[in-house]
Amino acid sequence: MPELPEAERARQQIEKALGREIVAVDDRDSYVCRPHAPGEIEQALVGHSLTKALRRGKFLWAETDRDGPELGLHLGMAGRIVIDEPPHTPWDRFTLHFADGGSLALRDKRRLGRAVLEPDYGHVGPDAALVSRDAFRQRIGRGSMAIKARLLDQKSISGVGNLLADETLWQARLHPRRPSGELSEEELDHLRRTLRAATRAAIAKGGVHTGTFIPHRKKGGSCPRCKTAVERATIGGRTTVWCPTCQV
DNA sequence: AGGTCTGTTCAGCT
DNA sequence: TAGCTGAACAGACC
Repeated sequence: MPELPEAERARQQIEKALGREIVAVDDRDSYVCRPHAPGEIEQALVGHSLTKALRRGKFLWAETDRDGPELGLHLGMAGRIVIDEPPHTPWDRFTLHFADGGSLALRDKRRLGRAVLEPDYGHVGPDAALVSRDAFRQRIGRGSMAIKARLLDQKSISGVGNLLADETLWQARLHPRRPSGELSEEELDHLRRTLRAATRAAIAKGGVHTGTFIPHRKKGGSCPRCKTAVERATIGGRTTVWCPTCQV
């Protein structure tokens, strides 16, 4: 499920854990906690509290008090953050236990989430809802990759998932296969405004599935604007759906 | 029953 | 250097 709107909701959940002393950590899932060995994250965090919950795109992290390490979290494709809920094994892949008896857990059936100390998010591009016009022109409007693939590249800008990319390109009337470096400045500026609006609308309404196009994205669907049957192909390694009439 | 799928990282290739 | 592909994770859904 998680795209940027779900990541923002997870960040707000983490805020509920701020200021609560960590007394134990379940970091035994060595895949989710890679490259850390079991016990490593626990040893680094016990005695500290989280002090701030931050997000860029879909990447989450928390600062800790008294020069403790940062804790990086990622929801993967199916993860969410649950606070003060009864434990749910085996789906709670990583858990902080607090002195007050409560907890923060990364609940993730598919095990694609991630918990890591001192995360290096240096490669993560600016947040899709915040990126400036000049940064967007420079980072998106280059290279030969399909614009759909470029939007999904978290190094270029962060937070755009497969559904949000299809919704945004449909709203902006851009064909997903257009080479990103061949878009005009006007097209790039329009795409950026559309992306920011679609992202903020998705956050406000509670998810990407609240978009205009996404409900028509299924097989046999048709464009909500012109009723043309939608087309489907793999672009940037992901299933892509678009309107062959509206999107050029 | 078998195929598909909303994310990221990494190896390996061109 | 840029860009592409497939593997890995494991359950939900059609």
